[in-house]
Amino acid sequence: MSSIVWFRRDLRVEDNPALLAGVRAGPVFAVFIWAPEEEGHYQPGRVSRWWLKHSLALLDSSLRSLGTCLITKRSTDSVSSLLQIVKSTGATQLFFNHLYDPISLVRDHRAKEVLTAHGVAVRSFNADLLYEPWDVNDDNGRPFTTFTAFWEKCLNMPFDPEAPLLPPKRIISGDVLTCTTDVLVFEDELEKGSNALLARAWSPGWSNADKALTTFINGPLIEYSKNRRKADSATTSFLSPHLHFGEVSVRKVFHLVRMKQVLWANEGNKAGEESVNLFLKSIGLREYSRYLSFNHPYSHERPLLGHLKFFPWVVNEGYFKAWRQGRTGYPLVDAGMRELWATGWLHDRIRVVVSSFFVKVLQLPWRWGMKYFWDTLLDADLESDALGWQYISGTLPDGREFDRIDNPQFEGYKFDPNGEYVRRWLPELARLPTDWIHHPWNAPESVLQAAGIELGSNYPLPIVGIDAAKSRLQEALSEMWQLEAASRAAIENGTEEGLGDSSESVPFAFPQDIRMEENIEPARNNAPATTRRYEDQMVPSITSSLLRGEHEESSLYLRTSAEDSRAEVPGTVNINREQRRDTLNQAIPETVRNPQLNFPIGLRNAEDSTAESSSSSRRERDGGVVPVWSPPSSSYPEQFIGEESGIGASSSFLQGHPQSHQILNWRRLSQTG
DNA sequence: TGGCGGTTCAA
DNA sequence: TGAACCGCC
Repeated sequence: MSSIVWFRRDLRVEDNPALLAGVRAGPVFAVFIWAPEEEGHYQPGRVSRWWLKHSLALLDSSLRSLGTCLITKRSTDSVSSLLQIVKSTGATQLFFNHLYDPISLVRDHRAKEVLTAHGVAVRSFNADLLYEPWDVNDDNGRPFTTFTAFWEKCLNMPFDPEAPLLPPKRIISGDVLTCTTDVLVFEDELEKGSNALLARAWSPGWSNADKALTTFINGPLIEYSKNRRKADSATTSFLSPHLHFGEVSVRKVFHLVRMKQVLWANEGNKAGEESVNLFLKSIGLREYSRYLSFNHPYSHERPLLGHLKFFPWVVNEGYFKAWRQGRTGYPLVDAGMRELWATGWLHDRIRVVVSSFFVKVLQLPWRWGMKYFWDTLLDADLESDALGWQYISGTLPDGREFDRIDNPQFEGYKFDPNGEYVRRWLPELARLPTDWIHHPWNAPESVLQAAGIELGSNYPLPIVGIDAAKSRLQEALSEMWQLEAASRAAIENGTEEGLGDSSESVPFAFPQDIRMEENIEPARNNAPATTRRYEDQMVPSITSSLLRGEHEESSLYLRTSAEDSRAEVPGTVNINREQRRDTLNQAIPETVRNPQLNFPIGLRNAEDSTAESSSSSRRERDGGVVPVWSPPSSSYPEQFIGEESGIGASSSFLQGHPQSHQILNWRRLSQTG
């Protein structure tokens, strides 16, 4: 009875329930499958791949010291690869830990179906969250729609998060000779130079994650609340990349931090307690990001507030490029963007500054910014980043006010009062006195001259004035509300006929019959402590929200996404769509196959975009295009894909998407509900 | 102690 | 913009 333990973003041996289940069941084949194409345009960027490479190496050596090794596979279809491994090894069981991003939800569900059909016993576990998303509900049994309420509930659940599991003492290895290993390539020659720098600042891998955790808890944690306002203080936990790849268990983090909390509470250490609460809140946000992704699988590409669909984003390549290069003319923003580019890292505060600037001042579609973060951040994480950008963009029920513009000049003096951060990342401003460091455009000519600055030449003038941005934002908002009202009126007139008549229009639906059962392990059901832990992965279902009579956006997206999402996806991912469909058809029953969610593969190619790129301030609805995904070998491309039909996007939106009338205001819904 | 205005800070 | 907080009279 040998088993496959399928590692994904749980690259650790400690507190790894899937690994432990495998070890208990007998000989183990530890497997990692590298199938980036499955992630569509959210394939890991350069720095993420660098991290992964090192993390896997460490996992492998840990597994070796325990008695087995990591089998790696290069694949374009994880499920097929699993099946191959089953066939070659004769394994009869598969264990893995849950993931909650939309692609994994579908892929993992499919893995269960397919392998079960081949006689393999499949079990999955929670290793990524304090509580499973489906366990945290309000008094009416519904999912929360605001973070604060969600987190309060988490902190007051009737049962504590599971205590972390110890690593196995020894692993009996399956006969690894029955299974070939592929050499995985995570970086190309061009990337090696840049990647070499990363190793100076970061040490991937679970044992290093453990060290980082200990260091943080015994050091900076107590000052967390005090220091978190500084742009460049080295006092954050630096755990996020470790957490992203599951090198450290969030439950371990939680328990250790809680112990400190008790200690400091007893000592009456107020600052310490506050720090703990704040830090736990950031853990909570990570939880909430999974929660949102599970409950709204489109949160990485659609605003959760329906009316934001109508916001006329500014589609301006020049702005986008200036932002990426740190040449917006706002020192704090530019410093942040240069740090991000150089290091793959940004302090949380600065992430808020640059993304807020992106959305509110430049009014570029937030999904572009999110995609850029995805490509450049060391801790890029689809769920967390989607939550962050939606929050900043004001597209969540509890997000920031949409019409609020933060002024980078004032934020500069708040987070970087002495200008040290700006001077570090913007050498051209290094000699500018602090009085002007965050608003050089106001500085007297003599001061600029003395500092060797020529605005518009070696440092840009502000790309957009704050006042201009404010009035443009007001215009855009009133346009948005007009469109929203028009669309609502259309519903009342019954003009929105023909909705949802084809199967295409419900591409994301999980038919009721494929919803997962909650229990799979009848033998264990008597033991309350374990039933919860071993509860099977749930799959979000359109049925539940429709039954509740909620027409919130996710059910809307279920209707509209087939067409426009496919059109949105950038085209440089080199996969032959037809081929892929064929393999899918072989592998899974028609009922599960889901054209939208399985693999958002690009239909468009680069030529399409060049045709568009001349119109540099095109506007369009919905933020529906994203920058071209950069293949591993090239640098980030300067062009991006235009809307399908080009310039007429905004006017054609309503005609093209009559179903969008279904959108109601999310906030209103949650109030009545 | 309490009411007031200025300040801070938003997940 | 508005609630929470703080220091002052």
